[in-house]
Amino acid sequence: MVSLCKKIITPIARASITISTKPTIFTGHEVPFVPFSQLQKIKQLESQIISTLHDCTNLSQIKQTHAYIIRRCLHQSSYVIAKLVRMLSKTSVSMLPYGVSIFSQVRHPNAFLYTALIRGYTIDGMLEESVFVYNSMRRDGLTPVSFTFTALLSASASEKKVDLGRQLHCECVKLGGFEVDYFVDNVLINLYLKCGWLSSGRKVFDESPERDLISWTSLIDAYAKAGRMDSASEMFDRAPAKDMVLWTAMVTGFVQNAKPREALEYFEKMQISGVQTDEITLVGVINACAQLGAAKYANWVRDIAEKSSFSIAKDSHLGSAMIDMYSKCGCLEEAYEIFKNMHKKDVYSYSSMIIGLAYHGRANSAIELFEEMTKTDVGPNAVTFLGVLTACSHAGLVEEGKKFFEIMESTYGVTPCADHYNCMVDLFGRTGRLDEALDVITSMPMEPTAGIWGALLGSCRTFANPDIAEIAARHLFELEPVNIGNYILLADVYVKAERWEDSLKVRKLISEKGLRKTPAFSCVEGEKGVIHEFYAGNMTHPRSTEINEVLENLIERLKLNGYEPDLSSVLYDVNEEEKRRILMKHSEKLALAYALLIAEDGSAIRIVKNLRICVDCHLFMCGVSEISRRKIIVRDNMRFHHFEDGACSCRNFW
DNA sequence: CTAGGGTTAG
Repeated sequence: MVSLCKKIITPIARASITISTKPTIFTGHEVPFVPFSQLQKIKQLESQIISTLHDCTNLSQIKQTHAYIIRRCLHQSSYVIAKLVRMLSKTSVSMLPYGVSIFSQVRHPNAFLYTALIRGYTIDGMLEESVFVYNSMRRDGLTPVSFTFTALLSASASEKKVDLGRQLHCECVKLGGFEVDYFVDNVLINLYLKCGWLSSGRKVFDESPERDLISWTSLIDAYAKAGRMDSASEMFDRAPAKDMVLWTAMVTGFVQNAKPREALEYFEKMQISGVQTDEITLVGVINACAQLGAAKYANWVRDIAEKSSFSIAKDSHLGSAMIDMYSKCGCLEEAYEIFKNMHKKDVYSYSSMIIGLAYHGRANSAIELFEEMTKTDVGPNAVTFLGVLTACSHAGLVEEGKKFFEIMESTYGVTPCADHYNCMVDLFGRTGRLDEALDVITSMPMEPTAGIWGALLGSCRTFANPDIAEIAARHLFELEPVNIGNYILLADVYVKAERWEDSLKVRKLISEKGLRKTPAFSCVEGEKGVIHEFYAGNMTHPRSTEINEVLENLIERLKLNGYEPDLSSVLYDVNEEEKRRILMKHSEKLALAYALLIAEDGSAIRIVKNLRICVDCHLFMCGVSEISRRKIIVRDNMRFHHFEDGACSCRNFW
């Protein structure tokens, strides 16, 4: 290999462009002087080779054509070689060095050939190398073409190098030796949006004379990713045309902003307007269903996938999303079925499944699956270990958890991040080892997050430890001054420790700060895929009278079994009778009663709650699962609870 | 002939 290619392959320290002072305008391609008649023949041959190259689909075909090029003495033609290099960079990553070596044999590469190489590097995400080639090209006195800039700009966008991109764009405009087409504008819009410069991107978008559908989509997607769904919807309405990708961006946008109902609404509109859907659209829809936790919806999506003959078994995105959806809908068997049938299991499918098992309290299965995974060539990543550690903490497997935490870095090279420390705090905290949980926090190498202090505070409530709770609360009130949940937890700890006055003080603090409670609600699937939402204390459901009767009846029967309402779950300063009334109208109880009203024989009841299930409701569900001889599956914001024959799968580790 | 939408955790 010639020295130039070595130079190009070696990464340079910093990507920045150097501007050569006097660019020579260079057009045409390098061929030795030949009489006109022969030139005609060469041009013919060139076009013939290019069309052959165009039809190449694999490396051996390309190599054959390369041999032909050499036989016909056209290996110095930048025109032909540019196409060859381009084809190589398109073929696969490992072919780039081959392209580089061919490039370096051309004595006078022209702008097209340089650009082909630049594109080769940008496709492989080697931005610094491509900038290096760009600089070499300028040193050779060549003028870039429009496509040189679009390649470099789009690479800067995906690497989020906004400064480099702007520098390139400035040079592109300044140079102007060619027509700067609207396409450069579009790539610039994309650069700004990808780098989070929304207003700059919008400005170029507004001023650009030719905005096409792709730019509309980029803009709308950028708004969605920034959590600005109102702006996204507004632009969506204004978009002159709407294709599959644009619709999908909206569906996915709503999902990313935790608005699954709107996502499904848009999906429906999309279908009505006759736009096709593909796997990517469906992944969005699947995630919406996962958020809803509605089992009937899960089956509905699966039907769509199967009818559209999308391959759940082959597409990792689709399969993993579906595993996640089924486990979040409480259907672990279906999730496992999908997992089992996947042809090639990757880190996503394994992790989704491990996390699913963890949330359903199946710690041993999760660990087994992890061990099975380590025997394959699929390496675990940070998320996989989150799943494994979650499994341990939700099952009280302290020693196992400690072991996994140790080996994740030493054996698998995965450096623990704050979330992993969060799991460790949980692991110790849930089993009452609060001092050790606190030790984890004080010894961790990064700043503890609010979630970590929150986990500690939650454990302090379970084990009535006001001393450590106060430490956690102090940090939490600083980190999240308006999160009412933290104040409620602390007040709760004081109640458990029978320090009524302190509890009262915290509640005063809540009202002084004017914090309002997050309304608790629970959902249950009714007939025809209608999801019924129940808010705590709200009796506006059309069948409220019946719901009330069911609840009264259940309580009577449970009392015979020794159930006594756990009044400590009610923090308000009211009399016992009122506390009983409040408890009775907890959202998950209302949802349960409604579910019992409409449930078919023998079917399991699935409830999704936005907050953590309270102690009394947990007790209540246990009892109802026994007397009604029905499985009750509750998903709260922490995990799943499977109630069966009077016991819960969480074994009180929640 | 270049640019837009996707998977696991919290």
